[in-house]
Amino acid sequence: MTETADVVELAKRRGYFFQASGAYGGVSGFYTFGPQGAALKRNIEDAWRDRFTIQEGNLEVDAPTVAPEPVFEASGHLDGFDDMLVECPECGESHRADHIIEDNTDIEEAESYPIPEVEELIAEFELVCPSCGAGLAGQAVTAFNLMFETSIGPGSSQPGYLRPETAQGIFVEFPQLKEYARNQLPFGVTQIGRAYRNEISPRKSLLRVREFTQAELELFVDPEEDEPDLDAVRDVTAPLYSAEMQADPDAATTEWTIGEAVDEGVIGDEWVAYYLGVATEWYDRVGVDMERFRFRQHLPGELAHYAADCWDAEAEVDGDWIELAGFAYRSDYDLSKHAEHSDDDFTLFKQYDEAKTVERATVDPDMSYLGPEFGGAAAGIAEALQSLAERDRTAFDGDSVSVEVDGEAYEIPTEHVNFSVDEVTESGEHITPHVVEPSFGVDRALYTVVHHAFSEDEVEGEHRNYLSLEPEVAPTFVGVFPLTDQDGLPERAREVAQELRDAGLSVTYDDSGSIGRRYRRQDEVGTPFCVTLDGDPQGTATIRERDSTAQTRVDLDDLVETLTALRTGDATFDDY
RNA sequence: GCGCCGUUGGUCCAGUGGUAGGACAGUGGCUUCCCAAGCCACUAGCCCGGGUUCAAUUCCCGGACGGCGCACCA
Repeated sequence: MTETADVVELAKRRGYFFQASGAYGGVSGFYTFGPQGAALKRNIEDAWRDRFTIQEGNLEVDAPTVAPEPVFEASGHLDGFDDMLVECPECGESHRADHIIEDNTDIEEAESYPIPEVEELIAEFELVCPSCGAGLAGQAVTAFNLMFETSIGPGSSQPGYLRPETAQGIFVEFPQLKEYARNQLPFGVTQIGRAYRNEISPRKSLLRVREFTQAELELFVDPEEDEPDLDAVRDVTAPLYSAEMQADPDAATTEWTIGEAVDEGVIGDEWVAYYLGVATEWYDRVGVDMERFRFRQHLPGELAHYAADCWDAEAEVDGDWIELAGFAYRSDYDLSKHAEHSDDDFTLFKQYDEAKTVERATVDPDMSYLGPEFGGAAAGIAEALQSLAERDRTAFDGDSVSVEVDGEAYEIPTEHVNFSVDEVTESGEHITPHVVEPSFGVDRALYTVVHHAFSEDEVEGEHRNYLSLEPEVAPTFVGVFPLTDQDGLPERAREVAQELRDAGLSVTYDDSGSIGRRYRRQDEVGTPFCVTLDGDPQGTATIRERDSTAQTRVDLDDLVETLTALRTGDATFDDY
């Protein structure tokens, strides 16, 4: 049995995750997190929030999952998602119809053509299947859009879409968020939430699903001034698999400290380097096996056109490397896009250290002359005069000045233009911040953590499966058992369980079956510690550690303190 | 979306043209002072629709879901 088969079976049986809507036949690409999985997911999210929001001093928001169409026109998702497929009648292969057209004709941007036209083009140019050469004329071209569409409001309402990534909810609200950040860069905004993609073919358990959870940080920086605190992660060792190494069949993933990688130019951007360092420590903290982890740099062809440098965090699961997170320097692409498409202001005013005095050429056209003289063209002429003044002051030297508006030339007497050159004080300028985006898949992190925690060993000749989850993220922290159901032990154990719950620990109580069976049950769901009450007259109990199965005896009075220290990481089991 | 294979208690499997059996898990009881022990009892299942048939979980067709391959993964 493969590791995945074991893990999926355990996940289903023990309430980590399973396919949703099973009672109705199930639906592809949707999963329910059971009681254990929901708690594990929440703990992973809390660990992320602690590191990427709280420790970094960032701002967390919670934006809607539905947004109106213009948002995704601006973001590019509407076009980017609308791909066209044509299937070969001979060999059955599906190909991108727009790519076939672009590759075989002079037409560019075939993607922007409507489907009937694309079908006509295929017939007109007698295009053939790239795989087998059969003619594609007459074959239906089908569109698929990976965004879930919905309609907002009743009747002939406006179209909306479920967000395909949480990031847009941050970018769209930038004009408000910058006010909250008091117009000071850098500032970071985080969001943990669901995103939706109507995948053609959901596969591989939790890895390709139609509804998933992302944890994203959008850090807004001044590209000219802001720098990360590289010293904080300079000594972190990270396994790097650069584009260069990927191109060389003899090269393999290599351990670098973040400091070396920046100094040697392996990581191109310092902000990206900083977050690779932070992410390395975070993945280790939540239980990803660092022996099965790497950062892979995007190859030049993979890079989005606006991205300077991009790395993915990847983990090895059952022989495959799966993508866990992406770290991209996105320049001002996202904010500029929204600035173009919306009427709002996506810039920040950046004050100069010292105000500058500059000469500026301005015009103040006499509209009472321009209006009667040029009619409807007057406003356009005034605008053209101003832009001409900024470009070329000498144009105003003569008795008249000529401008062109909408292809029409106009001659305006200089006396009506009121041209002047003034000294003005500039105290700053408007800049569009650049964006650094670490984007994490929460479900994939959970899937990887469970996989990497999955362990097998032998205890006293008996085979054992257990999840070696980190205490910080384990869904259940401690199991409390009476050794037997006699001598009032169950009552005493219940009291202890309640006491531990009062202390904020996640506790399960179990008195069924033999003690060994109860230990194994907790091992399998990954509970790191079990407390067993026995007949000891001294008022002690045993704490048993999951991975080693070792036990130690602790005074009941010290139990809460001891377990709390184990939970927070202030102590390890070996200390007792 | 295409092709191949599959779908039987909670889980993992066996089996059959006359509606099913095991293992593990679970529940109750006996036993039990530390690692899946034993004994007794119990709970619980043939993915959905259509067709063939006296009769379909079984055969045929379609669908849903899953695995793998192809395509796709902005």
